[in-house]
Amino acid sequence: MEMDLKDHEVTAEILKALGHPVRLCITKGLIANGRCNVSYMEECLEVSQSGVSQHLSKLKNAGIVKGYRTGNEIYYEVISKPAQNIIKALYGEDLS
Amino acid sequence: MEMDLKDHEVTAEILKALGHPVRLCITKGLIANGRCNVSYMEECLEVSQSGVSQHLSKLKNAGIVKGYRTGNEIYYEVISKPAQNIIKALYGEDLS
DNA sequence: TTATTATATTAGACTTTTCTAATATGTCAA
DNA sequence: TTGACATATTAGAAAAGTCTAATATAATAA
Repeated sequence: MEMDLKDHEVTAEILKALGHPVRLCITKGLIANGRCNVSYMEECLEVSQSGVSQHLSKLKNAGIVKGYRTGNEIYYEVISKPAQNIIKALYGEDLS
Repeated sequence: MEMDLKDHEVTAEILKALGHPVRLCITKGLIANGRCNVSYMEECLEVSQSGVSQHLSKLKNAGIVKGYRTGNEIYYEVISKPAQNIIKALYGEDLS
C-alpha cells in the first residue's frame, strides 16, 4: 500500500476535474478533434455559455486545457499528457 | 465534439471516485499488491477507520472495488477494468 | 463612437462531499 | 454467554461543487 498521500494530490486533482460528464465530454472531444472554441462546445453539449466557461475554468486550473485567442473567439486544446493518457486508456486510440 | 452527455456519466463516476488522494492511493495500492484489508490501509494512509471505510464505500458504489470476508477481516480488491486501465495509464505497468 | 459577438466572472441558492465522533454489526476466542 | 477485534453505518457540521441569471471584459464591425 502506497504511503505518501501528498504524492497523489496532483493526480487526484486531474481525475476529479475529469470526473464530471461535461468536462469529460469536452476533454475527450478536444483530444479527438484537436481544438475547439467555446460556442461550438455550447451548441454540442447543450450547456449554457456560463456553464461551459466555468467547466473550462476548472479544466484550466487542473492544467488539463489551455486556451488561445483567435480574433474574438478562444480555442481550447488539451495540454496535459496524463489527461490524454487517461482518455486513451478509457476510449482507445481512436476517439471516433 | 462528442454530443451525448449521458454516455459519459458512468465513466465520469469512475473518474470522480478516483479523484480523491485517499481513494486514488487505495486503488493504486490494491492494484499493485493484489488485495488488502482495511486496518492495513488505515495504518499506511493515516486515515481514520471510519474514513477509510467511507472511502471504500464510494469505491464500491462506483464498481471499482469489491470486498470479501476472511475471518473477521475484509479484504478488498479492484474489480473494474476501466479503473485498472486508468491507473496503469497514470503510473505505468510497474506500480512499485 | 456605438453595437455586436464571444467569452469570462460574479453572486446566490442549492446540492454534494468530506471529515470527525459516536454507535452498530459481525466474527472469533475464551 | 461475554469480550475483543475488524469493519460499517450514522449524524451533523463545514467545505466544496454545481447551476442559473446577471454583469463584465475583450475584440471586431459599422
